[in-house]
Amino acid sequence: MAVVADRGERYWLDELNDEQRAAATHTGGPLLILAGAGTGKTTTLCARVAWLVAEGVPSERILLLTFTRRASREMLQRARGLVPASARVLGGTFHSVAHRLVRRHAAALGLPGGFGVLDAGDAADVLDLLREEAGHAKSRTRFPKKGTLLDIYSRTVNAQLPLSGVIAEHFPWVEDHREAISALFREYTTRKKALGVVDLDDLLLMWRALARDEVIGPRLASSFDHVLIDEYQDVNGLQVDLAQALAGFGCDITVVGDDFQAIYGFRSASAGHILDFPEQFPGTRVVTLERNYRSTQPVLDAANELAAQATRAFPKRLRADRPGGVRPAVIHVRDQGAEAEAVADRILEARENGSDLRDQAVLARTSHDSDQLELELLRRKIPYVKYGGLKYLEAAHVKDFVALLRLADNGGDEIAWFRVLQLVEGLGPASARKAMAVMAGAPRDLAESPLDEMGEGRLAAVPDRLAAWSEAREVIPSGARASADAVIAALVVARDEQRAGPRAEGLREVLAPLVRARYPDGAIRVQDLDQLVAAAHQVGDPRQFVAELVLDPPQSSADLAQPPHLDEDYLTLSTIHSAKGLEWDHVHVLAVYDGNFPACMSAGTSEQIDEERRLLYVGMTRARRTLSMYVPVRYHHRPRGIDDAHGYGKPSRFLTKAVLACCDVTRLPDDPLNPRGAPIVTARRLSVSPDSLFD
DNA sequence: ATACGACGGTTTTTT
DNA sequence: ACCGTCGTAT
Repeated sequence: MAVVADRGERYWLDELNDEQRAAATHTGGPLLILAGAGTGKTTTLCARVAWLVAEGVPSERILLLTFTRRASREMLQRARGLVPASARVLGGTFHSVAHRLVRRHAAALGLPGGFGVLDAGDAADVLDLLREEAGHAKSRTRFPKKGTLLDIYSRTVNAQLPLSGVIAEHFPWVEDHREAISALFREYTTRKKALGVVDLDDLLLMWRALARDEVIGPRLASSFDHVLIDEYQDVNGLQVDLAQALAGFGCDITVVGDDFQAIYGFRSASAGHILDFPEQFPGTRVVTLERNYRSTQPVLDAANELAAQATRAFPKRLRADRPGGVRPAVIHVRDQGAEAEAVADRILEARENGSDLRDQAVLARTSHDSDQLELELLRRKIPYVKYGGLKYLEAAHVKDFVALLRLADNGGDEIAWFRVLQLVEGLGPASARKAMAVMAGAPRDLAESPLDEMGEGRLAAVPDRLAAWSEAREVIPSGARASADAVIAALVVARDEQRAGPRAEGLREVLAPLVRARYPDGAIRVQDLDQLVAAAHQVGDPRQFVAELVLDPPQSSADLAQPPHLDEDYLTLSTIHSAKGLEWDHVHVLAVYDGNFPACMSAGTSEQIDEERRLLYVGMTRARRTLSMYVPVRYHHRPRGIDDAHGYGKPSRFLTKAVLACCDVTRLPDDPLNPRGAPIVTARRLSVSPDSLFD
């Protein structure tokens, strides 16, 4: 053994409990760490990385795969804190590692060297283009929209299941269009090839192709001695294939996860994969972590009861390490307005009792569940940051900016052209198409073929596209020409600038006035662009900048900015999906009614219902000290709250007697079932629903 | 013919 | 927020 540290240097092993230490120091054969919520999963994984390095495994021969960049950054940082020699551990998300490998083997995969990566929005735009070309946009029968198409496509690819089955099971309402969708997906594959681009799913497909190749596969696997995979309950079939290919060629494999926290079924993940791990990887040692360092026992009692409802699961029962605690609250409220008030009241109360806003969070099933609450927070001047829901990259002005960056890099990107041309006032879809047709008909360089081995030829083709502008401008309305000329001129300058920062800066200048003119809040949006420009300065290569933006999308503009000041105090609002792995002293879960937990469209199969239950479980187990769950009795059908359509709901079916027995149930005095503060009756449960009429 | 504003309707969750 | 439709202005 090259490095034998003495006991004192390995103090961090002594700080682990027996199970954690067993996991961290396991040798020989596959390892499955079943880490319940709050049981020190990250600590254990970091300790294992540190231990491997301390035992002499070269750090660059360890691969750590996570689902988010944040997770990999955090773990690598902590591992380095334990053992500085672990500095060179290769860590990243499945997609970013895939990107690195696909880049290195682009030629073998038939990709141009400078291939672009489509984010979900771009992929949907390509599908939309094909949808339009095939005449589905105009057809009488309602054809699925681009977002749905992408969902169907992605699900099919990631689950590696036949399209017909995916449609039958998850998208039955598009059954009539099955053949057209199938044809469209084939065209999508062809079109991506022609454009020289890959989407996020392709990255995984291509990695798998490399990993399974009899020549390249063993070489990839031989670069690593150990592969560690975080959040294994969230892997899909494609990712299991990757793990198996790596293990098959000799890597030692460690996976960590909690089947109770599998909540990405809609992304083709399946808790089945972690349940099946011991069979798929013979000789697996299973270590279960049940000692919870996060919450107090009353919160865990309720969570354990909820988990006990699951049909198939590894048996686990969380035990609190900390003593004391208060029972979770189940609070009935009149409607979402009353819910907002109740939440705000309790948050302010907690703040007065010494809890900062940053120690509190409000979690919801969907991002718009907190719409009313946001108004209330605004009214009471309670600062908050919202995670999940609309993302930064999806904002129109950011997409515009990225489209400009893409165009400066690849003049053949028709999706980007279509978007950019329409930025100009007076220039709409029809003129954009005409201009694009003229530019596409311009003299071509042979090197423009996207299948060109070197791929470098694509740069040489760009001048042709832009040079054809003098003809293309003739086919657009005369009033729009001057403004369009300015955009093209900026693109010409940007194309000749190879540094990401200055290139982004030039494009910002031409976009800023257009953004200011288009949106009432244009000035704020321009600030977002400034942050992107600042981020571009940090990255040398413009292509790399766009790829990183796609692979690791900033959650909000705050992500790009400098770390927020420590003295700023703000509340966290988040979807439960985005809250995974996080914790707060005080957690509020909104809208725990049947129809939201489970969501009415996810109540079809028992698989789906199980996942909805786990979602509530994840929400509940985020709480360190107090947990409050709100049940609005009357809720709006329309999330926007424009009309007053509403229904009378029941509490979530997951709040069974056994779960409620662990909670304090409260009705507010203005509850419609209990007007004017009459004596509170909790024993009876009345359900009012006209649903039986609607057959 | 084209662009654009107004308006009504909408199967979540995201690497 | 987006999407499709329709009426109006250019």
